[in-house]
Amino acid sequence: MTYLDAIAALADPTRRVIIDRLRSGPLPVGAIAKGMDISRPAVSQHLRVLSDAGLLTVTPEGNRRLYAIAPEGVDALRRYLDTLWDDALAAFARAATEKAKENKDD
Amino acid sequence: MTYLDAIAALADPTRRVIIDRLRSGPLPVGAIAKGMDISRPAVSQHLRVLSDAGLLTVTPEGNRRLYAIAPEGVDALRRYLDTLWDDALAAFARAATEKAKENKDD
DNA sequence: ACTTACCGTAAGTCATGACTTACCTAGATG
DNA sequence: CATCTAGGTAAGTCATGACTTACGGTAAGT
Repeated sequence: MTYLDAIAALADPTRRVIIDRLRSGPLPVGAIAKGMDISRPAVSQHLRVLSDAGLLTVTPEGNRRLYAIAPEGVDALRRYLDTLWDDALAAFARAATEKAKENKDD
Repeated sequence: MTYLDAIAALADPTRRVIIDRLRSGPLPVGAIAKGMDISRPAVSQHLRVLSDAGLLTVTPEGNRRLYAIAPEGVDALRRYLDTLWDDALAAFARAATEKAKENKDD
């Protein structure tokens, strides 16, 4: 049930910016914060939330810490949305056929 | 870019409960609020957020208003996560090969 | 027509969380 | 060993948003 935290984590625009910066590959905290209009500690806190949600992995590299997108975390979210998608389509189709039946009864 | 609001909308646990109640088909507001531990107006406000985000459709039916999951809204989110997934996998593979090259140099 | 469901909106309260600055620890470097 | 860089943590501030009650408006039933 880790996808619950993943959705909440992705809800913040700043955190989506961070995720976007990591799309091309792992980065240390400083590089992520560079050019963003919030302080480095704020970025650190966001990174904490994202990794707690299973969306990022951390690998200490000497002095620094490299953050990278965790494919499994993203996949958990995708699976949740897939079931939602399936149910939505099924409900949609069912409502459509019931509507057609109604009209026939007129 | 409607998926941005969709993520924020799904971030709230109460709204996910509402979505889950609609998985089996459209429901009026009263039926959704029934059994939930918040007031009906609160449910109304959540429904507003969800439909603004493109996740729900509303169809007035005489006295009531039927809310249903909008497949297109869910799909927008799925597409966003798909691109994220692709980038994450690519970055992961790239990091792995670079790591292997590093080890070879030792 | 009067009343009774059904539902959205307004205004106000209160908690959550996204920032800030200040501080501290752990590796790299001279 | 001294210092500098990289980065996590603590405490406090402030805005956002999730509730509440109160109210208004429209369709159905009598």
